[in-house]
Amino acid sequence: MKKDTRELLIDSAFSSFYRNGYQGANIAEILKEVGINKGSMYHFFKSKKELGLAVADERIRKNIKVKYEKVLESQKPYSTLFEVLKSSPDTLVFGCPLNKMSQEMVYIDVDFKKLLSSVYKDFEKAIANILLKAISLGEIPECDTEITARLIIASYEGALMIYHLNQDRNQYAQVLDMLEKQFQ
Amino acid sequence: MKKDTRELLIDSAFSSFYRNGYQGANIAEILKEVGINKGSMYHFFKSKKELGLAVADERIRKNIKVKYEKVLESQKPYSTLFEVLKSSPDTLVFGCPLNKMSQEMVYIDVDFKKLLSSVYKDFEKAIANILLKAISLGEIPECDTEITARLIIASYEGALMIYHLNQDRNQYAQVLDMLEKQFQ
DNA sequence: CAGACTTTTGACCAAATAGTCAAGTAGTAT
DNA sequence: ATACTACTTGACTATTTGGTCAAAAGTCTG
Repeated sequence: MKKDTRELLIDSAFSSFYRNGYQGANIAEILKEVGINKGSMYHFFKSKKELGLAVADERIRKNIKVKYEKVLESQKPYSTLFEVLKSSPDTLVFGCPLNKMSQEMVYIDVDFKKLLSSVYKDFEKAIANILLKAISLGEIPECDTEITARLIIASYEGALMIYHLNQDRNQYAQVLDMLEKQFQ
Repeated sequence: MKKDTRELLIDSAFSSFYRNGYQGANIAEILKEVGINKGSMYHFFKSKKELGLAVADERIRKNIKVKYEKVLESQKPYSTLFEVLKSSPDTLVFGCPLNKMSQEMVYIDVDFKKLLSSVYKDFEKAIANILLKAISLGEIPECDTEITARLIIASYEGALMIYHLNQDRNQYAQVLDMLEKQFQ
């Protein structure tokens, strides 16, 4: 099944934005990777910004959705969640895509801000749902799932940032362990 | 007392990098703000990168140092620390400068990575010292100050990111309150 | 004052980069 | 087959941007 050009473009743009940042990314390089020409991209996206927004709206949002939907299926969702969070450095080699794009774009462009806020809300809801299931299964005691989700995300994002400065897997795991114990 | 050109340049560059990101920042604009010409800047810094590194090494590092040295002087350092952390959104209107520059540059340039790692270590030490004093004053129970500092920084950084997506001061305060209670 | 060193000027350059467009090709429905 | 639409080509443009340089101005010291 062949992916259409639009999708290939979003794939490649995601990689490039993820590594180089939105502003640091180069349209020509993205095009080269996909193997198409300028005009072809501008047929689907009227500007670099549109492409950037599409990447956030479709790819980043979807990545989060898929990642945490799997966790929700587990019969031990809370511990599965932390397994997944602990393994993040393996997949998120350039940091958290949502955090990274937010740090860069939220203060610069209002459309990015709105969109990334909405992606974050999805993220928060996904984690809150996992907590809800964990509570109903008796895996963890009751808590305010929304606030707890927020704290978990905050600590996780920060720990990931520290990991990328430190490159110390143990320190990263330590922080997540402390976090995990807090609610069980 | 007149600031010399080099210092003015670092001030202006810091503002610009902080708002626009390193890659998004524009040398010409920085120069315009200071009111000097290209050659003058290239007399002090041999490239944009040198300027960026100087900003991280001198300004960002110093900001952190000053901010948390004051906390250390308090007789209730732990609660003062959280007061300061809670007030961060007022001063850090474009996010945490260290986090922001790290997210952008750590994966792109090894010199930035080394430098920002070292700034982060200073940050961690500053927080660990505050915890140490809080313990010795009996303000909080004993704990591993290094690990605790790391968790506090992680949660704080993440909470700040969420704040800038949400713009909800209460949610931000809530997360920091939960964090504060955890160690006292 | 002379000579040396530091700092500043401002014009200039080369490369990079987002975006345009007219023309062509392929696919699809009638 | 015809005609209409969707997609692609590739050359072209305009602008931005980091960086260079030789000469001028300013400053400091013996």
